[in-house]
Amino acid sequence: MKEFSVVIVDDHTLLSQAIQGMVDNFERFRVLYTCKNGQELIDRFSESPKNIPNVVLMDINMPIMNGIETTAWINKTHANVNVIALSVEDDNTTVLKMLKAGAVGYLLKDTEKAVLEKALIEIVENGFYHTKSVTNLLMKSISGSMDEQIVLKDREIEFLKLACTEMTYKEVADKMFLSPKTIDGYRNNLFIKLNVRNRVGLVMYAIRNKIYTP
Amino acid sequence: MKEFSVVIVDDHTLLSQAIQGMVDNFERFRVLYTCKNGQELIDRFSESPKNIPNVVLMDINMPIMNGIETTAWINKTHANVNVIALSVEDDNTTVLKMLKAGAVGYLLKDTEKAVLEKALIEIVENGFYHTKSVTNLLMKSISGSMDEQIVLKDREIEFLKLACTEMTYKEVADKMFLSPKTIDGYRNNLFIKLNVRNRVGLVMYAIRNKIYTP
DNA sequence: TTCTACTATAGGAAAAACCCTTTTTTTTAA
DNA sequence: TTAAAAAAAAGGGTTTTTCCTATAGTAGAA
Repeated sequence: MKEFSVVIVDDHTLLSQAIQGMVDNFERFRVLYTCKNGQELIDRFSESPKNIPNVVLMDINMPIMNGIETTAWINKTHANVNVIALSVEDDNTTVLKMLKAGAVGYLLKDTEKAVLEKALIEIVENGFYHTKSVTNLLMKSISGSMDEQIVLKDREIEFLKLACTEMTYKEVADKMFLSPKTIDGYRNNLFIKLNVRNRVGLVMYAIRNKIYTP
Repeated sequence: MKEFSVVIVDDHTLLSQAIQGMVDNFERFRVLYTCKNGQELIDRFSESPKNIPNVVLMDINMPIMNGIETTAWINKTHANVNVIALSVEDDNTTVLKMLKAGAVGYLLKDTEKAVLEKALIEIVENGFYHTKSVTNLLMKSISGSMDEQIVLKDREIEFLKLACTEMTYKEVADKMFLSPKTIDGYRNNLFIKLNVRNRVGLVMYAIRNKIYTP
């Protein structure tokens, strides 16, 4: 039976080495090498055809060149290489971006060793592997809905950012050259739109959606 | 030569299993078991004296009971167990908190396999291991400066967390079984202590200092 | 042009948040 | 056990926030 080659991309050396040990222990897989970031992987790929593996295990959060960009690159230039995303994040948009970039599998870092092996085997045999949660997400995404995408206007975003500071709404109004009563309106609209009760709710929304960085 | 036992605490199963494989490969060390969080470790420790290892490899960011609390617990109840912090974070206050809680070593997750082994060996032989960067930090910290450490009481932290939700102070008072007037006091004290003007200030402080995770 | 939708704005009221001072209760330590 | 310190609570006032309803102004669609 053929042995499949795997490349691991993760900026946390300890983790990538540890996972390497794990994968090397799987019967049908062998780690070719590891990379610290996307750029390094591109360099290796370009260096020699011998460096092209069957599967890439790709962390998403990396400096220099992140998992999404790198996956997109692999998909464009080496379509026969299967990329599995490996991440601590399971926020919907990240997962979708990764899949859109061409990942054929998505694993959270808190999966079991056995699941990793299963995923690897399924990928080289069937071409894809998805946990139930990811599959569900895909279904939802395709079937349009995707929970009522909230659209914020520029001015609302500007207001949200200022609401995350210690300014009173009166001060915010001054800064935005608007009447405090208008600010009142912005606030109330957002309360309804974002389904929150008070200013803390606005702040949390802004932070969780990266509108404001604490 | 005696073999030393190690326990790994990390909520990312894949990582803890991978690190387990790594540690099991070190000549003088053997993994006793792994835990998904601090609570689980406490349960195991309490279960049987056989579950007490020589060294604990502890992740800092965990749900339920985080690395700092857990380390403090170990240090209080099982002083002969050496805790090594294992983290992606290298922000100064986190490192210091961990050391203060009694960790005898601090490793970033992007260290080399060989460094982990070296750290383990030094710890069982000398009782501590610190990279240069941590040592420097310690020096600075001891030499006084270290910007006026704000000390928060348990009850204040509890309050801060609740202030980050959409609850009104009245509701917070209920939840903490205190009078709203007492909550009034907590709020005002914290305004002075943390040098903020209003609730948004409290929320930002809590988030920036990892008291509350959005 | 007239309708419609959206933005900016007001008035008024109630609730929540904020602030300062003082008293009672509980804990700690000499 | 008693004094001091810390935690909890209250009184009472001001400001800010929240909520509801209603009205101009303005730009685009019918």
